[in-house]
This record gives sequence, C-alpha cells and structure tokens, in this order.
Amino acid sequence: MTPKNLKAKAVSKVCCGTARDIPLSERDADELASVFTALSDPVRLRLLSIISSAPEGEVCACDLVAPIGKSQPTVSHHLKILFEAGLVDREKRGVWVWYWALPERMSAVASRLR
Amino acid sequence: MTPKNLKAKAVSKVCCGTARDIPLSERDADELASVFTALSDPVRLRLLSIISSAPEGEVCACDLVAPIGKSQPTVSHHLKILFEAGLVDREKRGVWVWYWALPERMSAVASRLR
DNA sequence: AGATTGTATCGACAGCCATCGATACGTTGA
DNA sequence: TCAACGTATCGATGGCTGTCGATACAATCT
Repeated sequence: MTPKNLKAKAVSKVCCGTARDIPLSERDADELASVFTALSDPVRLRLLSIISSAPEGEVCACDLVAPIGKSQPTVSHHLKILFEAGLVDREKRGVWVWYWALPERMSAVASRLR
Repeated sequence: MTPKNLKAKAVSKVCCGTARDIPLSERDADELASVFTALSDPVRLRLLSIISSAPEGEVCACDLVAPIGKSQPTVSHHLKILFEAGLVDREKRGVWVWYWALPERMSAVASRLR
C-alpha cells in the first residue's frame, strides 16, 4: 500500500509499499517515446513548424534546406524521421517531394499528455 | 515565393522559392525540444504515468524503483530529468522524497502541438 | 543518349545518453 | 555516537544520434 499523505510535517515509519501495476504499459511507453523522440530535435521542430504553417498546406523539400541552415542530407534525414513517426506525409511529383503535416497525429499525441 | 499547388498532375518548371522566416524561433525550438527529450524515454513516461495517477497525488521515490525494474541510480537519474524539465516537482520529507506531477506544464506542452 | 537537377542513402565521426556498481550525503533511530 | 536506510552523485561503458561529404538514384530537359 502506498503510505499516507504526510505533506505537512509528520513522517511515517512505514514507507515503500508493495508494487502497483504501472498505468502505461511497456509497449505503449515505447510507442509514445518513439514519437517524442522524433519531436526532441530543434531542427525537426522547426521543419514541422514550416510545414504546418504552409499557406498551401504543403511544402517542397527544396524549400526546406536553405532556411534550416543544414546540409541537404541532414534535412532529408530529419524529414525521414518525421515521416516514419507519422507526423508528416509526403508525395513525389516529378523531381520534387512535397511534404504536409498530419495534425490529427499531433493532437493524438498531445491528448496523451492529458 | 513558394510554387503553386500542383498536387494533381502537372509539374511546374519553377520551384525552390526564396527562404521565408521560420515560424518557430531557434530559441523556442531548443526549449520545446528539451521538454520532448525528457519525454522521449519509455522509463520516464512510465514514471510519469505512475506519479500522475497516484491517488494521493504524490508518490514516494522508494515506491518507484521496484515497479520500473531498473536500478535505484537509474530511477533517480530519470526523476531528476523529469524534475529539471518542469514536468514534476518534489519535496524531501525525512529520509524520503515525494514526487508529484505538474499537469499545467504538460498541457502547456501539449497545446504547442496544436 | 547524355547532361542536369532534386532527393535519398552510405560511411564515418563526434558527442550525447541510458545504465549500473560503488560511493557519498543526510536523516532517523538506538 | 554509531548503525541503518533512502537518495543523489560519480565514473565507466556500450549504444544511439546528428552531422556532413561523397555518391547513388530518379526524373526532366536538350
């Protein structure tokens, strides 16, 4: 059992109760953590902000390299991670690849934070 | 300027417009990314789920080691990261340290995902 | 076909991070 | 004062990750 609430002053002799089961399963924790990992890089967050706020709803990858200020392989790497996390989708049109955000995915993750 | 929407079929000759400014500043991106980094580990997410769902609103650190299944130093390390990210607060009472969640912080982060 | 251009992949390297044993610190109780 | 206990810190280690140059791939244009 978890010890009583002793916030004020007293200190119980009894502590460290028996283990309860964890609300978040190991599998769910792994999945959630993988999404947060995709969001844990400032370059990816800025890419996401550009893509999400695009007036046309989508952005050509060629328009993402210059403002980010990183090399083209690096930007491509980050876009791949965002894509695999389900945060953006993409489509190849001719030589170019267009990216757009998946807001329902982001709000789904957000709701998991209560 | 960003090229026209050519989703259907045609492919424009013109692409790769001039750089717009990024909605998310570099400073804000760093700050946000640091919080997501704190959330990017399954052990920390499970710790947070235990702490957040505690009936008394708080949990003794001594009750966190066993269910997580990691060593005491490892759990202490993760709790420190959650604390420094502003996701939990803590108070020492006697020998024990009690942790509780800061839901307003989590919802603040969640709202940043739209 | 060959040249050009946008994108993704590869290989390498440096820095960060999760993990644990050992240990130090602080508090309690005898 | 000393022993016991909960927690935090330290040091080491293995694995992961962001970065870039070089290169491969695919589509377009001449």
